Amino acid sequence: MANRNDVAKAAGVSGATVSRVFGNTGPVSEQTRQVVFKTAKELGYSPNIVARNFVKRSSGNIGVVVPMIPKVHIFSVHYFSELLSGIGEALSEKGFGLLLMFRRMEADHGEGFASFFSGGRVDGCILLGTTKDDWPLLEKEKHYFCLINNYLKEKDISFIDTDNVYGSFVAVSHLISLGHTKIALLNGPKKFTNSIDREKGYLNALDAYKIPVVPEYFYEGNYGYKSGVTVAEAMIRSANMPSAVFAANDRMAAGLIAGLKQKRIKVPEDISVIGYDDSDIASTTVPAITTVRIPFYEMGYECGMKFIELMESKGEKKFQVFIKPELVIRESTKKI
Amino acid sequence: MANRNDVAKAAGVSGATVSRVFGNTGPVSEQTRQVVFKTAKELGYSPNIVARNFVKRSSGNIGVVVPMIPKVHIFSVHYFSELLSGIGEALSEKGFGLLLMFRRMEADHGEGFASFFSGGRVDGCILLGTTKDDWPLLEKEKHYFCLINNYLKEKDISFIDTDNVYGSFVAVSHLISLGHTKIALLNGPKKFTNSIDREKGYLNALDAYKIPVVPEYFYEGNYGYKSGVTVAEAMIRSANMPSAVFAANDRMAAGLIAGLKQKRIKVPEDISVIGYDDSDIASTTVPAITTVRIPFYEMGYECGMKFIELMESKGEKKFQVFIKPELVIRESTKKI
DNA sequence: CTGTATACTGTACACGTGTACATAAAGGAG
DNA sequence: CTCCTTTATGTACACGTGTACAGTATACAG
Repeated sequence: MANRNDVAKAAGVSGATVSRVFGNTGPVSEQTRQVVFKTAKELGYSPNIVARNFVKRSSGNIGVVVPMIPKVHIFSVHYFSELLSGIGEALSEKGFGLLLMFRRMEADHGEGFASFFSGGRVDGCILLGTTKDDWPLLEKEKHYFCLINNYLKEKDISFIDTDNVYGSFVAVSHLISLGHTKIALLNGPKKFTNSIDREKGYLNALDAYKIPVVPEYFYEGNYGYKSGVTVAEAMIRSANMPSAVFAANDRMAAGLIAGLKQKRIKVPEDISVIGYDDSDIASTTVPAITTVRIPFYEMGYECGMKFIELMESKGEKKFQVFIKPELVIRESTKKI
Repeated sequence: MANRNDVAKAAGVSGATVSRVFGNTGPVSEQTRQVVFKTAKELGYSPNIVARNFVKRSSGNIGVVVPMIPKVHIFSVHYFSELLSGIGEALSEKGFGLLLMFRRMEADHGEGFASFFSGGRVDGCILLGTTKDDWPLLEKEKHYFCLINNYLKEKDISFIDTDNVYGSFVAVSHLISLGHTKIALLNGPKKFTNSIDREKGYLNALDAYKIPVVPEYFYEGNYGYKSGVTVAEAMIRSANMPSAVFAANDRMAAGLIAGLKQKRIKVPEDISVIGYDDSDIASTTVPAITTVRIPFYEMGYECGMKFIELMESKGEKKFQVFIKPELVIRESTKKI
């Protein structure tokens, strides 16, 4: 491979001038620029990015840290894949590399996130799938990073997240506006901020319309399809059947609907179900699922852009963004 | 940040010894090793990966090149997300970084893949979503690369792919074994090798059972859900309705089933439908879709492993692997 | 004892780039 | 003319690491 000095010699200039041409830094006469480009092309030269990063003390890469959970194919989870697409688009536009990093959840705790930054492999990290357990580790972290689809309001940490309290409020309000009062909540694990907020929105809506809270109406799944099916069975056996269910994501909603259907309980005729996320599954099942649309792709894109701004401003331009989700009415909810 | 020489000075050894300790290269006495590690820990030192890559002339990263198509969120496509998960797992185990690279399909043709390799950003590339148009570019490419979910048998190119001719043969044979003879093909665009092979398998099966080929039975979609719905409408209007359809992927199959249902044609009572891929959608729709399971995750994993072997053997250990898919019988197919 | 192999460690340099600084030429103001 | 500013270019060095080579100490065979 030709290097800078080969080009310099062939073009009859100094190495520094070649650097200036390719780095677009400092004054270079138009004539010299042309000659350098021409010579470089002939020699098949392009600047060595690793060397450039080495001397500039940056890698040009941004790490995207995703959790690696045994047996779960992370990118088949709707929101991970959409976020990644959005982040990828943004970084690609800005000329940054996207280094995908996997965080093994089994034995990772204690050391924290330091290993992702060490050695200058990346200039900063966008963290996906963090939980409350990670908060203490994040406080100490001094490299550039931000959260996506999670938040840490109290601290000086950048993030972009959905307003899940609001989204859940809208969802449950929709059910109430259809005449429902016996409304169950099918939530995910409480270790996720998301789950906590969705419960909050659910409770806010009940409160706003003076509907009493019924303890038996609280069900918990794991955000997977099967857990929805399981809950359907439990629900049917219960003494106090709700007339509507707010599920904390579409996969559980779909599982719930399938489980109910198996026992001859029809949605929406016998029971209304509303989901969350507006993933593919919501629009392709029968009945199509009424849900709350979260623009994950756009969130990812905005996160990428804002994170680059954060780094380029040397940490000055922090951001804390909540995005308002939007109700999408389909066929799984019905007036009582 | 502390560097090698800081540690060396503090530990009372030379920089080279520190390198030997961290690089695990050359003989170092156990005592010295301990001292160096201890000192490094105290100073918070870890080797600068960029500098190491610079001098070793490698980046430690492997590029995964995915097509970027306007308005399509690539990782929401089942097989991309599964492949990526598998590749990620393999590279992560082997200590390689996974640099995600986007190939803009609009104006990319001509220059080829050179830009992905230039500057030493990656040591090699795994190419996803290549088409027949790319073949001429690939022949010239002299860097390390391999294909996944596509192949180029004639050439000296490494790849890992599914045996789609076989898979389609199995799918159509299943329909035939259920008594069907009026079998339509809902295929994807012909620019993909996959599509061509699936048609080949379809034809092979008809031929094996002496079933005549009917031109009106050939439908083409774009592998999306909506195109399945559209084809359903066309199919209903046609004079010659098939009794079974082999769809080249699950999304189109699901769209087809939904489109037929809208017009009061029931699956599988009135018409059998078989899909391909065994994506999420196949097991969560009603009826659950009979399909051909492709182990995309495992393919991705194996591809990552074999590609690393290829690079570490300096191109010696080429691989050309075809994986046999497997029939998964569900509810969308029925004896005639 | 000597000679030789082995284990360990230090010295010195290369890798390809960005850039601070020096230098030179040119142009304009006075 | 001189002096100063601006533009264009070259020189020289630093960045942090791997490693070839040389050197030293130790062990062991003869």
